[in-house]
Amino acid sequence: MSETIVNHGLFEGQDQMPTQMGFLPFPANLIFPPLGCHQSLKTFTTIAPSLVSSEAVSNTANLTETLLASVAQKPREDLTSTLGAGSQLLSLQRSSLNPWAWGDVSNCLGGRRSGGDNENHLGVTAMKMKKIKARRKVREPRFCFKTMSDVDVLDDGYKWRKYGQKVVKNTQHPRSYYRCTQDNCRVKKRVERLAEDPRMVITSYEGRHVHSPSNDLEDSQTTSQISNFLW
DNA sequence: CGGGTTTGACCTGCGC
DNA sequence: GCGCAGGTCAAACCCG
Repeated sequence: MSETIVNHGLFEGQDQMPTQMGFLPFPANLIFPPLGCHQSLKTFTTIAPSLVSSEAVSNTANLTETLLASVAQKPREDLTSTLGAGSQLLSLQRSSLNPWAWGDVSNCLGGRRSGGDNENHLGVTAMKMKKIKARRKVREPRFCFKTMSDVDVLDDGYKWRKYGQKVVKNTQHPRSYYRCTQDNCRVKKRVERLAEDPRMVITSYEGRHVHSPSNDLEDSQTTSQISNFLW
């Protein structure tokens, strides 16, 4: 699988070295911001070219919905045909199918945890209730993908704050947890390296941004393209 | 000094 | 019920 991904030619060439904060820009020769993301996520165009070229997908927001809908409507075994063999997209699914955000991500990474939101958590103290409420997973769209990169955190145009790091079992590479720094934006990102191939970076997103990408990295063309999108 | 990172502790869910 | 593993918190630390 990794070889197929390598063949997409992502991040090849020295001109794509990290620019800041260890972020790596996505190549400019790819055209479509996937899932309403900033141009740095253009790589997603390789996942479902049929969808990208579809007239129904007139903008990034539509693409997001189209992809989400297509995944939600298809059984798991059909995803490969939808997204294309050797797809970079590891997981893309409406959260209603799995209340816990990372369930599919874990699955696609070979994890065994599927998770579950216990709505009937009884007999806890007020403090615990508060924490539970704070921790309760909102059912957000989510997906993950992998790229071949020397740096862990790809520049997707948004500003992230790291809030945790965890050593994952059976891998020497830690998993990092990021949250969008924007107020009221609850999007989270999880970054880890593939145990089987440390060159591959697994990036997982949960939720939709309620704002545009950072102005610092603004690119007028992209901005006009995604001005009303909010992935 | 403000904002981001690190890291150990804590919490929760799941499997046995 | 217990132990394990993953996810989150938050204090300490770092840096511009």
